[in-house]
Amino acid sequence: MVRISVDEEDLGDCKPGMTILEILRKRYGGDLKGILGVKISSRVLSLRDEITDSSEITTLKITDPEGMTLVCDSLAHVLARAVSRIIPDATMASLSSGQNEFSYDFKTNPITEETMSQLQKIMIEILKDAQTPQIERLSKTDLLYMFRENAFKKTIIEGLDENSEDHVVWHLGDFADLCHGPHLLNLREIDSDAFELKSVSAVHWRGDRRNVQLQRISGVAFPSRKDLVLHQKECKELEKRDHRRIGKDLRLFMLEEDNPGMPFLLPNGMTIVNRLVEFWRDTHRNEGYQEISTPILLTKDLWLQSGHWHKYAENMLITALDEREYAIKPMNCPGAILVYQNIIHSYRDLPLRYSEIGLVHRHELSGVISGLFRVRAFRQDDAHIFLMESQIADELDKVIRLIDNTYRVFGFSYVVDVSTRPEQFIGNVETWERSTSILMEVLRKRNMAFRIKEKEGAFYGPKIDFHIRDCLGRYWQCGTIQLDFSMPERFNLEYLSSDGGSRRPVMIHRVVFGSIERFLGILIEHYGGKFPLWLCPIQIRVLPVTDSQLGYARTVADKLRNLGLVTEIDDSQNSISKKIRMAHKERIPYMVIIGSQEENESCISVRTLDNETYNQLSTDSFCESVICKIKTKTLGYQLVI
RNA sequence: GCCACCGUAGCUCAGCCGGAAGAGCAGCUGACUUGUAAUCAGCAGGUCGGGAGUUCGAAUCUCCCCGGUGGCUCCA
Repeated sequence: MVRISVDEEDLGDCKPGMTILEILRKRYGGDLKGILGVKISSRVLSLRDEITDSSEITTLKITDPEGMTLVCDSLAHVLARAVSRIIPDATMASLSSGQNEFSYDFKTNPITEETMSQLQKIMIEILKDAQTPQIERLSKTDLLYMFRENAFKKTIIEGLDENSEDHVVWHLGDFADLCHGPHLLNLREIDSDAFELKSVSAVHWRGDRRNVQLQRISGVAFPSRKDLVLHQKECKELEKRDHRRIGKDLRLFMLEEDNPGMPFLLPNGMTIVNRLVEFWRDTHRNEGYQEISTPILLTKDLWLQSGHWHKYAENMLITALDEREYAIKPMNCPGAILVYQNIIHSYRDLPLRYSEIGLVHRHELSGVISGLFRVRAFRQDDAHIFLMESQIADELDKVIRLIDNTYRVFGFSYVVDVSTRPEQFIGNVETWERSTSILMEVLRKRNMAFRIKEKEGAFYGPKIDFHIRDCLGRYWQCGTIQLDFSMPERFNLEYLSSDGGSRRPVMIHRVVFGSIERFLGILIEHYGGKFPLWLCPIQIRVLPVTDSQLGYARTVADKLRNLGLVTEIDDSQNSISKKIRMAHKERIPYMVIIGSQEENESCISVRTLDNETYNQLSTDSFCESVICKIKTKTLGYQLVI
């Protein structure tokens, strides 16, 4: 006998081998509507599964995340069923499902969007028809026989253990599919108005480019129509915040058809970049960095020595100069190394921190470039630190603190990954293990949680990656800290130790923003164009109500400018309402309204971008509050008067 | 690089089963002098992404190229 509880109610002893369905009936009677599956510990099971051990069972409803995974799994099968109806020669390959998404890959001719909407209609019909899928448990041999004509399914089945119960056959009428479960008992549990087919794309079998090309249809699903509508609204919100949209509207940068992947920064965008870089210079100077600048074009010999010519050739842009081959730098490290080699270093110089805002170019595939997020030319806020092995832990701690302090200023939280030794690596295993454990030890000492990404380190060393979380909950990789024992080796870097002997330094490569262009893109979306005051290209606009206040308005504007505040004056013939509307659209944080009343009383009225108004304010107290905000890099526009 | 979709005025878009290129906003000119998210009128603005083809005639149909969007893969 096994002891079973369901939803925290003890059912006492049950016979092993009972199905979950039977057990649930003991608890809830015949009406199990709304129960999609169950969870035992963290394992999700179907109602048809059998119980062999004592268990605490939790039922899963459509509102539970795990409940939705069951729905998505079924929707993938239903999609396959729909495809089999209108594209009979499509071969089902593999499916995947998550909490709110599902997809199925097929070997077939390209699928158009028209077909997609047709498929969606058929799926709805199938769901409304609400047949109960039948599950058939077969041996591996029988599965292989059943799917003998489907090479993809055969490959999947061949990969199964001999006695695996992981895969079953999912029947819906005369349609049969391989299912790894757990699955829904009844399609009636799915709201046919709460899913949507989203996109079709070309993928390769098992993600390997050498394999055949498949068509992937993917969709999203939610517990109810209401949730789907909410999701659609969120997508619209994302669209509104799209940095490409806002970048165009606010004239921050431009993208030009004949130079794809090469963003042009416009005056407004450059203002923001300059403020970011000024901030970056301040913090780095305080941390003992020395800024350098290395050429964009460097000789082939250097790239041969660094290993880039072999390891990174595909992404490098090659050119020639005076019959010698050169490459446009895709990374800044070799340049920094040449600077290190320029003079002999003593152990007293270390850690030696060279920082560089380096413009790099990479030949990214045309299909991946996108806005500022993925480009072919970008600035990195790079630094290369040369140090002794004994200094690694302290230096890492410093770099982490610098990164943490920087992200804090923008209101970003972040998560951290440690990537370990990859299959292809250089150096010796012992050094790798030691340095990897140093990375983890430093994080632990700081009480920082981290995920471990096995075998994802750079070929020359392990690394810590920082993924910042924006206000919409999306993560972006920005900062990275990489330990490198390889480049110093390749370039025979040395320093003189206290005993007069030559030693090899270690290198740390690190960025905080990552790519300045990408970081700008993230900031645009994070703030929706409403940047913190210290970053705003235009901080204040003075709006006279009529022309007769122009004189006083100019006096006020001059005063603000003299205090270093970026101030414009709207001397157009527009109505005050229109002027306000324009300023809002241009995301100007402060609108200083000047009418006859303000002029007579020698004061100003202020309206913020967040629609707060401050009337009859003295110019001085406004300035004081704004300047303080800029100095402290405060977020938000609320004035403290 | 691969698949689908898209490309018309500076911006947002209409026109597209072939038959004289349109609107709103922005711009310019003028009038209005306005109190917290669009004052009114006029003017100007386009090799319809590029090239080839079909046709008496192509923004519209076909093919090739370029670029963009969403995915795949890759990454800062």
